Amino acid sequence: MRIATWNVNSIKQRIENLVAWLKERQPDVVCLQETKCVDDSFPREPLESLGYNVAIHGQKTFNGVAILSKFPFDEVKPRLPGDDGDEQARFIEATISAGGRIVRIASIYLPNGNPVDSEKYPYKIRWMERISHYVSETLKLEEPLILAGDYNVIPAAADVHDPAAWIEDALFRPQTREKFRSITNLGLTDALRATTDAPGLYTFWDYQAGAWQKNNGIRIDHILLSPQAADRLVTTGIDRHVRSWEKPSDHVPVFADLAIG
DNA sequence: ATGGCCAATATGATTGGA
Repeated sequence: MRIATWNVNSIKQRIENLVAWLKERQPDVVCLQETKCVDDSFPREPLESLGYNVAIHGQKTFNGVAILSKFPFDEVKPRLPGDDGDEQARFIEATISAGGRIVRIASIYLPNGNPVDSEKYPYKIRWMERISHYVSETLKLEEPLILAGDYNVIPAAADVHDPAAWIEDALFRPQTREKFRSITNLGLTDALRATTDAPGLYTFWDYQAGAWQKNNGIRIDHILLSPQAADRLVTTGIDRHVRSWEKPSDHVPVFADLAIG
C-alpha cells in the first residue's frame, strides 16, 4: 500500500495538479489538508473517476481535510475527540480493509500556532494534547495506524534551512518540539526519518521572498506509524518536483510504501 | 521569516496561512 499526504492549499485551485500527481505517483490512499471548501462543493468526480473513494470533512473558507482511498471505507469519523466546541475542520479518520487486515488512517491538519503570544498558540498546544490522548487510546487497538498530515511542526534542526531564524516560531520553538516528541514517544515512528537521515528534506516552501528558489524550506508534513504499520514500512519519498509545477501549493506530497494489502 | 505570495470573501481591503 502506498499512502501519501498533501496540503493542497485549496482543493479547487489544485484539482488539476492533484489529478496529474495521482496519475504519476499512483498512491492507494491520500490524506489531504487545507481543502478550503464545504462538503457540497468538493470536486469528487475527477477523483472518483480515477477509482478513489472520497471521505471529506470541510468548512467554509479555511481548514478542511479529506481522505482518498482505492480501498473502500469501512468507517469514517470526522473531528478529533476532546473538545466538542472546536469547530475547525482539522481531522478525519477512516478504516479500510487491505489484504484482509484493518488499517486505520487519519488525515491531520494541526494548528499553526502563530503568533505565539496570541490565543492561537495555546490552541495548538491543546490540540497536540488531544492528539496525544487519541494516539494513546488508539494504539491500544494494536492495528496498523497511519497519522498523516500537516503537523505544522519542524521536528529537528535538520528539518529547516535556517534553524536560528525559526527558534521563536510556533513551528519550531522548543515547547512545540517537546510536545511533538511526547506524541511520537507514545510509540509512533516518523516514516521519513525511519528511512533516511539526510538533511535538507523539506515539504514546504513559502510563496514569499523567493523561498523555493533559495531552497529555504521546512519539513512539517509527516507520516507517523504505529508499530504494526512501521514494521511493514518499505520506503518513503517527497515529491518536491511538484513545487515547480504551474500554480503549485506551497506544500508538496510525501508518501510511504507499506507492505500491506 | 518577511520586501517579495496566495486563497477566500461578494470586490478590493481584510483575514489567514507558515
